[in-house]
This record gives sequence, structure tokens and C-alpha cells, in this order.
Amino acid sequence: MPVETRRESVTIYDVAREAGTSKSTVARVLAKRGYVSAETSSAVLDAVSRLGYQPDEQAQRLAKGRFDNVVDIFTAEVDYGIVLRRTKAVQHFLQVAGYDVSYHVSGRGDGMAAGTIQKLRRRKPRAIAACTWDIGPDAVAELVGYMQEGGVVVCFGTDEHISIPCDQVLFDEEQNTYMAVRHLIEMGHRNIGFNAHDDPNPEHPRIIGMRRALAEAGIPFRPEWMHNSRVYEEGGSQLAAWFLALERKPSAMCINNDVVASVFVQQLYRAGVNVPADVSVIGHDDSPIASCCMAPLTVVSQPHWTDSQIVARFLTERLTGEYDGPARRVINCGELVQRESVARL
Amino acid sequence: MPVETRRESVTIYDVAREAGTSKSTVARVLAKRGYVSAETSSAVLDAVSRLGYQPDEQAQRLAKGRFDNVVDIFTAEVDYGIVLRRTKAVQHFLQVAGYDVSYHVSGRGDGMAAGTIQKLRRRKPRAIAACTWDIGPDAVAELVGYMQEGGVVVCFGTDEHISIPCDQVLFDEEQNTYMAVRHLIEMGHRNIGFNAHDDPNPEHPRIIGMRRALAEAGIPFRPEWMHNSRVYEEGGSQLAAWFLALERKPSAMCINNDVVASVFVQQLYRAGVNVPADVSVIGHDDSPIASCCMAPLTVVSQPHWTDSQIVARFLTERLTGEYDGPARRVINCGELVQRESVARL
DNA sequence: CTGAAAGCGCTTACAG
DNA sequence: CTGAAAGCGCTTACAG
Repeated sequence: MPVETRRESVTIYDVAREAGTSKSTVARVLAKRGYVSAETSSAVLDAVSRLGYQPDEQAQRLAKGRFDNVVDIFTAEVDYGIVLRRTKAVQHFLQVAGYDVSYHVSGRGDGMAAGTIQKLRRRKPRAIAACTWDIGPDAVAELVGYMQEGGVVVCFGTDEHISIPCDQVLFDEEQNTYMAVRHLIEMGHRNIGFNAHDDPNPEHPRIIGMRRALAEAGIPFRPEWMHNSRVYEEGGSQLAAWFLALERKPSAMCINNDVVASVFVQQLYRAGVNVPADVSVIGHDDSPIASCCMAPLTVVSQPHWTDSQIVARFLTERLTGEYDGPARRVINCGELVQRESVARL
Repeated sequence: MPVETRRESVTIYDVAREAGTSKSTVARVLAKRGYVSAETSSAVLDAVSRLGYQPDEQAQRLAKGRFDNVVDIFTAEVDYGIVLRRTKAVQHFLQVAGYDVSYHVSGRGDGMAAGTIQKLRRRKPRAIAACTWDIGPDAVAELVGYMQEGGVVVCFGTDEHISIPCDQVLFDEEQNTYMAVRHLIEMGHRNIGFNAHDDPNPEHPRIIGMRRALAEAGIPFRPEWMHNSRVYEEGGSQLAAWFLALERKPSAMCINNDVVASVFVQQLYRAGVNVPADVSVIGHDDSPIASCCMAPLTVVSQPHWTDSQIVARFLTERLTGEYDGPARRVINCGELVQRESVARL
């Protein structure tokens, strides 16, 4: 159990004593509001720098009612790819806008997200930018509670918009994968394999998107060409092993993630099968690896940079009072970038 | 500029009123200390859950003097590789130990690290776990100030231990790279190339380590075989381009990072040069990509998991008062893991 | 067993 | 222009 320690830091009282004035006056010069004589003012400033005084943030918050500058970023998980990229971009824009931002990552266990958001509520940041991948109704409830207490939240993440009356910047996974599969079809492929990583939900937007593209082209869906692999490097190896063992192989693979795709490609090469000569591969996200892979990956991108910019703008507008209307919703889906991994059949 | 909002959340007064008692009593039942009648106690608990009361964390801190449970992780940068892995592992162990932890990443500009740590000081967490890659003396000074105010800090990161009287869990980069180069030499290589990524410092520990291994074997250092490439995917491409353009090529490359190494290998293959048949490659860190690369990478690993465990233990022991002695220092350096990318000459 | 009081470090009216 | 006072939401002795 944590042991208790009292602080021994310098307070506004110390400054007042040192400057030979009262704490009200010190507060006034620090807040730059109200009248203070030039003389007193500089005495205070001197004392501040001599003592190295830093106002206690918590005490300020308590006195003022709420932090002015603190916005917390919540996310259930930070991966080594697109979620981190989004998180960092959001932080970047918020920081540029003058906010103090930190990351709060809950992990993905049951109730973890809700627990972390509850702690955030107790911390009372001015706003929360919440990544909504993989959060459940209990977490959503906490977010709603936070808003009811006067907090502002902006959500970003998947297209499954959650029922909170807050601004949301969404990513249209369904349309994204639809575009990928459609490109494959346009390139003449009809036998298309698919990896549905780490999420067995048959109604996953990416699966819906794929099936929509297939259906449009009158191509039947072949469940035996769908493989549920894990994420990232490990997933790429799994997927390759599965693919190589397939008796009848698709002519193209639609792979949900560039890291998975790049490892997949490498494993195929090791086994002597060539991309795109023997199989075409389309990746997702346009991660850095996509362009310097064995076979530079044709992908459908994820607009994480612009999305994050919008998140920061929405938040800022809300916080400054510049915008006070109903909840806004933006849905983006990225675009096709062609490289070498998809060949015309 | 942020606009001000008053909170409208439920306070201990509301609970007291609802339960028909005083706030002292409410505090007592919530803190589970002192005597309270069973009846009053349950009335309070009822009120708490009915109202959804959450104690204000800042007010608690103010009244108690310091947070009990909050430890902040500081890092200048979170990459997509080993730093994030370390950060996540530290968070994991700390979370398991019952602390509330969040990430505070400053970015790498001038004075950024110091600025963020200063804000941390104002926040007054119970402890700071600080990653010391890339932080300057101004940041160190802030950390020292924080300790003087009674905070506890544990550092982790590079082997350049900084002069703070706190526990430090260090990674011996010099020895790590020494081991890599030595392995290459033991495998018969004498013409060894080297990438010194993103850091032109000729006294960098990794460079010292390499030169030490070379010197021990009586092999002269060849500066023309050292290339300063950027980090990650981009760096791998750069390095490959540089290598392919080399008139006289080394027979082995020592590459500071697995992602760089894996992209390097892929680019070589694209150019028709084979690993390890034509060149041997040794990587660093043992990232997930190492084992599923085109040529599974022989690497020297980074003990991020054990290191992080020690960081958490040091912190916990300090916080509980279990250990109160002088600053401790642990230095680890990883180990060689052989795969396929290095061939005997 | 319970409430009134003082105090944590600050801010914001309010008198002087 | 400046200080004393009240209050933010809590905790911790201290009387009863």
C-alpha cells in the first residue's frame, strides 16, 4: 500500500511572504487581472522566480471549477500501427492548439475501458478525445456521464457511431474494404481471399464491405477463402501458412492490415510463390511498410491525419465556445493507392 | 481561449444530505476508517450509489497532500517499436500493482521534455517513471526538482545514466552492439558495415561497442562502411540504396534496429542480392518482425520485458516504503538469438 | 458513534 | 491599488 508523503513545495503563501505582500495580490499578478502597482508586481515576479514557484494545478482546478487546458486522450489499446498513428496525430494537433494532453490506455479486458474513463471523470479534464475502437456500452455510459457533468467529448475511430450526443469523426471501414475488393474485381479477379483478423464477428463492417463488392459483381462469397488470423506479424505468418496449405487458391488476397500483408508476402516468397505474379495482394491503411515491402503494396488508405485534424478542430471549437450547435458527424474512408502488389488477371 | 464551465457533479455534501447525515460521516464510511453505525453506513452507501457519487480526485489530493495512486510515465517520444514496447510493459506492471498510470509524451523539440515534466510536477503525481532516451539537462533538472518536492522517480532507457539520485534500470547499448559485432566476427566476417541511425554522435555507445569488438579482433574500423540512415522503414530503404551503390561491399551488416534490417533485406532481395548468401545481416531488439522476415533475423535482443518489471518493482518498493536505501542501478544488455540471416563465411 | 472545525493551495468577489 | 474573507470538495484531528 502506498505510503503517505506530504509535499514540501513552495506555495503562494511563501511567495507572498517573500514579496512582502498578500496572497491575493500574488494571485492577481499571476493571473494578470485587476490592478497592481508596477513595484509590487515586480517584487512578486522576483519572488516567484527566486523561489521557483509553480502554482498547484489541482488547487487551481478546485478553485476555478474545472481545468482549462487539460484534455485527455482515451483509447482502449495502442497498437504499433494505425491506432497509435491516430493517437499521436490527435495529440499533435491538440498540443499545437495549446492544450496539455496525455494518453490514457485502459487495455481490453472486460470493463477496463469503463474503469479508465471513470477515473478520467474523477480527474475532471476539460475534455476527452476518445478513440472508440473496441469500447463497450459501459464505457459509453461513463462518457455520457462525463458529458452530463459538463465535460466535452469528441470521439474518433470506427464507423459504428455510438449513441452519445457528441462530435464524432468516423472511419468508414465498410466503404474502405469495399473499395479494396472492388479494385481487385476491376483488375479481373473473381477468386478473392480475405483475412478477417482478430474479430470473429460475421457482421464486421469490413466483411460487409467485402460482401457488398462481391455481390455487386455477382461473385459468390466463398467462406473457405476467409481466414481469421491474428493481428500484425504473427497474423501474417498464420495467414501465409493457411494460404499455402489451401488446395485451391484464390488469385488475390484482400488483407486488412499492411503489416499482416507485408509478412504474408515475405512468407510466400520464402515458399517460392511470387506477388503479384502468382497472387495479387491488396493491403489496408497505407502504413510506412506498404511502400518498401518486397512487393510494394497496393492499398486503400486510412485518412488518419486529416481525421485527427478534424478531431482537434471540433474539440477546440467546442472548448472556445466558437461552436455550440448539435453534435457533428464526419465520416471518411481513405482512398486507393496503387503500387505493385496487384496485377491485372 | 478556453471558456469556463462550472461543474455540476454530485459532491460529498449531496451525499450527506441524501443520507441524512454529515459530510464527516460520509467521509468516514468511504475511507472505511473510524466508527460508524451499520445503519448510517448503509444509508450512506445507498445514497452514494443512488446519486452515482464519485469523490473528486483533485480535492482528495489537496486534502491529503499528494496522490496516492497516480504514477505518470514520461517519455520524449513513443515510436512504433521498442520504446512503445517498454512503455506498455511498464504500464502493465504498474497497473497490475494497482496504480493509475498515464503516458505523457513531450515530443523531441528543444525544451519539450523539460516543459512536459514541469507540467507533471504541477500535477503532482505520486511517482514518475521516466524514459531517459533523448532528454537533456533541463529535463533532468525538472526531475530533480520533482524529487526534492518529495516525488519518487525511476528512470529507464539508455545506459547513459543521468545524475539523479534515483533508481535506474538501464540498457547497455554498447555491450549490446558489441555482442552483435562480435558474433559477426566469430562467424568469420572481417568486412562489416554498420548503420548509425539518426544520431551523428561518433561517441554513441553503439558505435563504441562496435569499435571495441573490431579492435579486439584487430580489425580496422572503416568509416566508409558506416552509414547514418533514418529510422524504421524509411531508414531501411535508404540503407539499402546506399549499400547497393557501394563499390566494394562488406560481407556483413550490423543494423541497429529490426525494422530497418527487415526492410533492408527486402530491398536487397528486390535487387537480386540474397541474405545471407550474399550478405549477412544482424539486427537489434528482437522485434516481432525479426522472426518472420524474408530471412529470419539473427539479432541481439533488448530485455524490455524484464527491465520493465524491475522498473515497476523499484517504484512499488519505494512507494510502499519497503525499500528506502540509496539509489539502485541495474544494467541489462540482452542476448544473441541466432536465426538465418548470418552465415559463416 | 457523530458533527463542527480547520486546513490543503488556490481564485474570486468584496471591502477598504 | 491592496488585503481579509469565503469558497472549491475533500480529509483529518478534535470535541462531544
